[in-house]
Amino acid sequence: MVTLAEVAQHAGVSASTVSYVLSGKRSISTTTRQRVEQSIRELGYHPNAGARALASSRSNIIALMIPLRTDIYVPVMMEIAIAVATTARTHGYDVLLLTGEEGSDAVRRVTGSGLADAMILMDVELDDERLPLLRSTDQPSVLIGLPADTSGLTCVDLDFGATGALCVEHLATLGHRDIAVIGEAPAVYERHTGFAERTLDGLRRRARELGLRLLHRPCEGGYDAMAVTLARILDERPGTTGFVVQNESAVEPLLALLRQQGRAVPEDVSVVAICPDQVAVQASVRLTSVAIPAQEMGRHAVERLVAKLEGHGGDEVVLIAPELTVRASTGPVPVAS
Amino acid sequence: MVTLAEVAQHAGVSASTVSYVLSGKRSISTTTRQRVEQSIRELGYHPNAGARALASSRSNIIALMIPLRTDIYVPVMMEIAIAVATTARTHGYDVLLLTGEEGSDAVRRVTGSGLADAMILMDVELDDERLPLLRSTDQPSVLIGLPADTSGLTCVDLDFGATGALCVEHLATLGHRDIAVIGEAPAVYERHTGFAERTLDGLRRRARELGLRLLHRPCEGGYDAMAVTLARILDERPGTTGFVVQNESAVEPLLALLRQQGRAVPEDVSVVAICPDQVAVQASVRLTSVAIPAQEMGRHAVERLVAKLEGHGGDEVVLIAPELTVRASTGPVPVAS
DNA sequence: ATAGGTTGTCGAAGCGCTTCGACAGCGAGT
DNA sequence: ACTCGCTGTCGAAGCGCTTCGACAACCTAT
Repeated sequence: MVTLAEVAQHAGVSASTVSYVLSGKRSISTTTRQRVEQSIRELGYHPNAGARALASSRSNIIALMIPLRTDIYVPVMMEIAIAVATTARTHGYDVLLLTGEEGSDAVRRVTGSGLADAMILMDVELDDERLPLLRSTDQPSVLIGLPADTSGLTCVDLDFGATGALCVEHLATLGHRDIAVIGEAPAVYERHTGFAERTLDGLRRRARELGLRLLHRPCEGGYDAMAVTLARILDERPGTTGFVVQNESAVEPLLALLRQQGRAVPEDVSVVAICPDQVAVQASVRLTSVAIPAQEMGRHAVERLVAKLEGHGGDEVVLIAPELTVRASTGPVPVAS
Repeated sequence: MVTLAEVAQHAGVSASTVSYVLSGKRSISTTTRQRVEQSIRELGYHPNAGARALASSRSNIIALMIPLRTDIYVPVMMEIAIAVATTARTHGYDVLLLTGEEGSDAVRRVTGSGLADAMILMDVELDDERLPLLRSTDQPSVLIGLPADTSGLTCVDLDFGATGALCVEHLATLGHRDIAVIGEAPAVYERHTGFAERTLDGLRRRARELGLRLLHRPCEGGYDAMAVTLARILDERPGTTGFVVQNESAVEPLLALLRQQGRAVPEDVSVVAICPDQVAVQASVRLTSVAIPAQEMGRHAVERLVAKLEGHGGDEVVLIAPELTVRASTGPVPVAS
């Protein structure tokens, strides 16, 4: 293993000079810098992470806490995680993967040991148990998702309220008056996951403002659950012509069931999905949808965090504006014959 | 921040004693141990990760390199990653997330800096560019997936050859003679991903042995691609009654298209999938399938790695035996009328 | 009673790096 | 000619921990 001292000796300078070449914290003459850089290359030197962390009390590691659950659409999580890792690298940070399993203990452990300089939390609940800890520690953190009380916290999320409103508006514009919302699994609402509730709020508020009727039903993924849910909806509101779906694993079942019942999409009924673009274009009908900007969320989170680590940028809630893409699953409400 | 020295002072012992209490590397009297543990608790002490890594040259971190691609089924990756993280924690390790983006450079960086003690690589290609490096370094590593030449490497994977054979056998037992294989996207074969080719080998060999006709067609996910692929298959081999699918995003399209053409599953044609159980049970027909044991793979990988780190256990290829679960998508070949 | 072996604890060295204060050398201002 | 202020470099201290050898205290076997 090559050390700083060896590089210094090889280049004929002192260890501190090499350190300053590496960090750029003091000015170094061009000739010296080049000589040192040459030695580094020749010897294949890599600074030792532990020593660095010890001496500088900075690990250059960001901890990312991901949920263990699988009832939320996994590819979105993965895309966020990858975006976080990629963006972090461009800022010189590595990413430590923590699972939600350990909960607050993981926060304590990481903070206490100086393993990471900062952390990003995903799958934040409205009243998350980790929040008090985050507020009390001086380690920077960013949440992906919104808790009920965001004071003293930095958060990044899609504006799910606006997303709900946007879906309703689109359907309203096309003349739909009776709208059904196929939501996430009941468990998601029971644990008060912010995004699900905020979407619902947005949907309801805008529906009220526009004078539409809205029926919300949580739904597990899969065909059987969807069949039951759809039957109930059509029983209760036979005149339903617009659907908003916020549950990726219910999308395809819904389309299949509608087809099976002889309701054509988009001629008879319209469907708007809240899902990643990939799901929208791969579905059996290309879906009009509001995309979940996973990459953007991951990127934003890291950038907020890096800003905090560098001292500028305080607490702030970043809500990403939703964008609705019209595809082949929505159309004007059919003329009553 | 609380240090070892402060704990030592508080407990009235020397620093080294506290260290030995923590590591258990020397025997400590019960009374002393308890006193020290008490002090640790009272002061809320957490050992500093950097200092530890520097002094012991062990970071207690495992690096996990995941692919950036999205043409391979993402939930499987995620499940493996989570299993790795969870299992690692039970052995006292944390997980550093690397993306495939950096390739060999990441391996060099992590190895050189001592950031991690060992690494796990996913999405290994048959002739992976990172292999020479892994062979030449003395840092332990485990691959999830199999390259062409496994000498000097430790690998964990599902036995895809046996998986292919199992699928063919099952269909053969039911009387099917003409089998079509819907494979992964062409790009997956072009980059020589081991698991895809090994599955194909297994399918072909067993089909030959049993005297079945086998037609393999790669296929992108989604409805449009599947429609084209299916049309070609039925054109070329109209008598096809058995399908093997190894592409999660082609499963649902295939079922829909078969239904649409009036071919009932499993009455007219049988479908065997190679996919995670969740996909198999959530499909519109509950699928007979060979599961991809993502968790088990992640767990095994960590356990091999920990064994190597502790000195026992050398290079070895662990192939997990496939298990076929019969569900509702396969049945006896229809009697010719 | 004595040699030999255990057990439990301590002190000190050192892991590889960062960072602070010191200072030599040099050009500019008076 | 002398001082002032740069710029570029160095030496040394120290970050918090692990680990090795030393050794006191005790126990056991002769």
